[in-house]
Amino acid sequence: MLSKKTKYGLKALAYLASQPDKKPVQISEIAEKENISQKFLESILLSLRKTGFLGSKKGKGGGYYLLKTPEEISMTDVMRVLEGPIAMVPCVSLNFYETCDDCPDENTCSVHKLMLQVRDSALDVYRNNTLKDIIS
Amino acid sequence: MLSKKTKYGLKALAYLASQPDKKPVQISEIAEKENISQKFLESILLSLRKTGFLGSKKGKGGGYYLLKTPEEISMTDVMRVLEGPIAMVPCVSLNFYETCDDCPDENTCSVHKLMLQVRDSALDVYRNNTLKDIIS
DNA sequence: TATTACCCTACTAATTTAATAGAGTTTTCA
DNA sequence: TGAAAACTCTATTAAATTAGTAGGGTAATA
Repeated sequence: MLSKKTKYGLKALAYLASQPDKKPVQISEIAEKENISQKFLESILLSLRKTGFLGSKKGKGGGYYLLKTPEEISMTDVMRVLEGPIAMVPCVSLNFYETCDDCPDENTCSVHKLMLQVRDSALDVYRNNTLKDIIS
Repeated sequence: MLSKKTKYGLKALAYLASQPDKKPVQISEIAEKENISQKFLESILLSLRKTGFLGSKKGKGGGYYLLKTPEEISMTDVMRVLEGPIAMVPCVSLNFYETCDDCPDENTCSVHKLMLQVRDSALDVYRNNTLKDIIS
């Protein structure tokens, strides 16, 4: 399942990408329009800022804004930051690789074989979608 | 993440599919060979039996066996039984559809748009793989 | 008829997720 | 300059899920 964190993060990014100009948008506005708990959204936006997707401006008239144009923001990067590994098992993960305790040999493991294909197909989708592609 | 239940279930099915004949295999044998907690595996095999993938035989010389040939067992069905929905959000699920509380309109939802593609790509993989395809 | 092996229920520990609370800091505008 | 707006950060918690554990019960076979 997709975590709420990722879902809300994607919605917030899409909301920012849909803005006519690049003026900062307040957390409260995004939270209200997208039906997200404001406090929870705060922490999500904070992590998106720390990972270089968003910039923020404090004080009156402040808020969050995209640091890049929507077409420069790949879903691959967004998903990795919000959701973590794209692979469903660590042993087929490109960025979060780990061996399985129970598996003596990855090359003959059925699960490995299947999940490798699933990872590649998901990556295909994420690589072919930028933030621009998913806003209506 | 793939649950251990699914992982173990797949491994057990693959183990049974790799048997030279159709004789029942004991839980204890599968558990040992695949490094799975026997009690946990019991409950997984039970659910695979109840959903029509496995048959069982009690008493001495008993155990579990496949009810169909490996090439007749689609990963789509296996994944749905073991892992549940293939979609990452209920609003794009074919078999477990639910609306989102927060989302006013699926058609303009960015998350929906992206997750629809992810679901389709995953389904593609599962539909193109039978149990026979993933055993080494 | 004893043994083997499946069947079933209930409980629990650990982990993750999704918040919630509240205090603190920075910036801006009047 | 000062008050309000708005972001920043830490800590705590409630709920849900997962992964397993315990233990007894039941059916079938040699």
